[in-house]
Amino acid sequence: MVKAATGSLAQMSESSAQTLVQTALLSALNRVIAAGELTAPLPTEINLDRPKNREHGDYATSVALALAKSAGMQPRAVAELIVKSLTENDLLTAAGISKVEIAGPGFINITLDTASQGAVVIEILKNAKKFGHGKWLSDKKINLEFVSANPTGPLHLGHTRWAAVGDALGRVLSAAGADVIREFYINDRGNQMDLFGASIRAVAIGKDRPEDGYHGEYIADLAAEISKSNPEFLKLSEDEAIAAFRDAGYKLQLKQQQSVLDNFGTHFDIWFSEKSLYEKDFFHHSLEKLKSQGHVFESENATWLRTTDFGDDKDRVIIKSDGSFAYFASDTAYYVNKRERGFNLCIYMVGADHHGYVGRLKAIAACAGDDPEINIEVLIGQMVKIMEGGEELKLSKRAGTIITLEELVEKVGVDAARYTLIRYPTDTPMVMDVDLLRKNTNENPVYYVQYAHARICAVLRNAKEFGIKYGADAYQAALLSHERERELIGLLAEFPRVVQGAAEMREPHRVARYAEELAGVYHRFYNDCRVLPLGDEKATELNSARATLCLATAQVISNALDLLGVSAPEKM
RNA sequence: GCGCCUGUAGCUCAGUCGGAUAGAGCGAAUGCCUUCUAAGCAUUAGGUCGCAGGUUCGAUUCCUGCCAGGCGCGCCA
Repeated sequence: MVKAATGSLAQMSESSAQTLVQTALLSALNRVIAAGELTAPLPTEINLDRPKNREHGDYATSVALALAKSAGMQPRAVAELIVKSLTENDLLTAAGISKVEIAGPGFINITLDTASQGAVVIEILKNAKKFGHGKWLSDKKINLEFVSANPTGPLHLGHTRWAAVGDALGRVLSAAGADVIREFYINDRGNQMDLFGASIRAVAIGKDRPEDGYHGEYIADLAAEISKSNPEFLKLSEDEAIAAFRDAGYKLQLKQQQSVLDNFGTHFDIWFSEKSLYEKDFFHHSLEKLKSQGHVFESENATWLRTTDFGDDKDRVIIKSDGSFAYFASDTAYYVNKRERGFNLCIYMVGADHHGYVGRLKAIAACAGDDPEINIEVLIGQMVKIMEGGEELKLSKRAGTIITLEELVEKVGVDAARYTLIRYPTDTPMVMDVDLLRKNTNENPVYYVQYAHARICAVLRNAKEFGIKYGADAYQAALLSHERERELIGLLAEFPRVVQGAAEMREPHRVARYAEELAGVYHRFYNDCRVLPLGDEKATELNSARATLCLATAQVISNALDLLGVSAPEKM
């Protein structure tokens, strides 16, 4: 778990170029309003954008457009007042601004002076792995639940998307200062488990598996392994044998899932057993809690939760009329359990085929007396298809149904699989092209980004060999005034905002897209700005400054990839 | 029928808490390595942002309706 931001980080965010500019603008605006030249509410924050067009400067704000209406003035007139105030009150120099312009309908475009803009490189080197981290979500204690597969078979493609995205989201949330526990909910009770046990037993004794049982090849493997180490199981009565095979199979299968996830770089803090919700009478404790909120009722011999009180389509049965627990019973108890463990935000990542659950999950929170807008979030992952040789792969030898996580990794490797799954928003269905993921070209974004990192490492190895000094001590920000250098530095400075956005919107794909953009900007810089001296040239301070910029860029690419759980190789 | 998601370049997709001339990769055409990793870079070409209204200084972005596609609507788990 990542600790909350340190003092130096806090300092960093207070002194970053963006913040200095925002402060200056706010101050200028404040004075204009105080002087009575403008009648408008003072905004709490000035929205700074990076203009798409480089001619519009390093930052732009539309604050004048936003205020024009309430001020009853033309937007450009408001902008002029702000700019005049900036200049007359001598706020520009302190904020590191070299140029302010009013453009278009009333945008204020701001250009930083080179030295001030380049200062971020020092911050990156100083904070190293922590650059981009912050404490935006430090008030959140998050339970992040994902994958949560049944322990009755291998993990398939749908699980794989969450294994990658959930893990990345966990990293991003931690980087944003949240206290995050990653949890895997094991559905280790109910009919499915019994069917699983019956399927293994059937194979072990050479009978046909139940019609609605499990039919993958792995069942036979489990049956063979269990029969070999527990020959006595074969002599048990049917019921006893089913239970014995079920429990033994469960252990092996869970272990297999754990090892596959481990190999995939996805880590869980807690493996939570559904069955454990029924131990020590916890379930009844949770039911009492719900009852005390007044949304539990009895009808037709069953116990229900009136989820329709909170927008669900229909009320849900908790205890069936035969006295057994509905699956939903576990959902209610599990939610109560999470809250009692102190989480103020429970995030569920579920597949699109379960999106009908969103309403009832949110209703559970509301029925428990919580605010479903605050304490619970359900993220939906759309389907993943996989193509190879122009055709959709549907059958897995192993699982009997669809491609497994393990098979995907065998085909394309961990980095390519993870990266590809993460770089799309999860509410979009996606298609993975195995042939493309095997290519080592920039059709394959993961290589594009990794290559940029490896390339920088090569440059820095050479720099070292040539005795060129680089690092914070050898860095003179004012020397980096080339358009490509400014572009690169400007984008490096954006990284913390990207992390913040990815965390707040629960969209780790933003980090991947940023990494791709950064790699592209670096490649262009590399092409136009020679880092090392040519031939017999003597090394200059510019060589040192550029090499230092390279070092900072490698750090940020590495930090971004780290948030995705993808490696940043030094050589390729 | 009801609910959720999606519709952006020939293809795969970004962008959308409202902002200036809508982006990237691939595919197509043409250039750049006797000097840092060419797994790279540059130029050109390509668009009714599904359709129609509304909200306003401004809409691909927000609202409504429609069209098309995907998924879901159990006392299953």
